[in-house]
Amino acid sequence: MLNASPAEVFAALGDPTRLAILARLAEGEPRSITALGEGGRLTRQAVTKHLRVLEGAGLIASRKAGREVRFAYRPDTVDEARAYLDRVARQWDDALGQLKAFVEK
Amino acid sequence: MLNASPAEVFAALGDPTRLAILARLAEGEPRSITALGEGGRLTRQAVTKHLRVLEGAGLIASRKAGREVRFAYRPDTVDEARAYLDRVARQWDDALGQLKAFVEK
DNA sequence: GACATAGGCAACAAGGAGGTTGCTTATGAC
DNA sequence: GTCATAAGCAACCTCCTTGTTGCCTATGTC
Repeated sequence: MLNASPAEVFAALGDPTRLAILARLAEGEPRSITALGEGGRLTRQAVTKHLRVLEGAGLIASRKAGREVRFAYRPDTVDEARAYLDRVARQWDDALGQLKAFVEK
Repeated sequence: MLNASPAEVFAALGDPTRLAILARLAEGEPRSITALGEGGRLTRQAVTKHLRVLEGAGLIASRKAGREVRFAYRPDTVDEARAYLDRVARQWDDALGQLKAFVEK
């Protein structure tokens, strides 16, 4: 599911549990569903659902490895989200610039 | 000013309607609820709810002006969201660097 | 004062999100 | 082959989100 909409990506980031999972995967090592569930107080099924949401948004990718499924961080989509926020911020800066130019005219 | 959690900010950004409203406000001019509703196909009440979510996340601020309420873009919170994504991305870059160092050792 | 405009409040409905439980399937270890 | 482990599937529950409608209040205009 490449190229999710910005809103979909932000929605995927908009849950503390998912944000924690993503941060954990951004450490580098791909992890299995069970491994990601350990330590937390969620069932494996709940973890699975969160992982599917993250995957649907393009933030992580999965690969079967034997009887495990390993999920890995995918940097591209986070970069796109950053770029989106950059555009919003730049739009704001430009608007300020125009206002300033108008006032000083 | 309330300091919303990253997840709360991303959740607020995670709806296409709200994202559109935010982008519109980032153009510079503060706008009233009615003004923000025109053109869209939502009722005023629906727009109001979205604005309260954005305000709760610290992305916009409201000010009464006569019988109107004007909502204005607040750049700080978008900057914080960008910084959060920057940290995730940097964590990833560092992990790659460590992996590389380990492999080349 | 009468009227129009901007907005708030509350109740409601539909649908989705987050989570659980129980059972089944697939793979690896012995 | 037997057993343990990893994960999928499906049903179900509860609560929140999104959006509506109807009515009330406040402010500006004539």
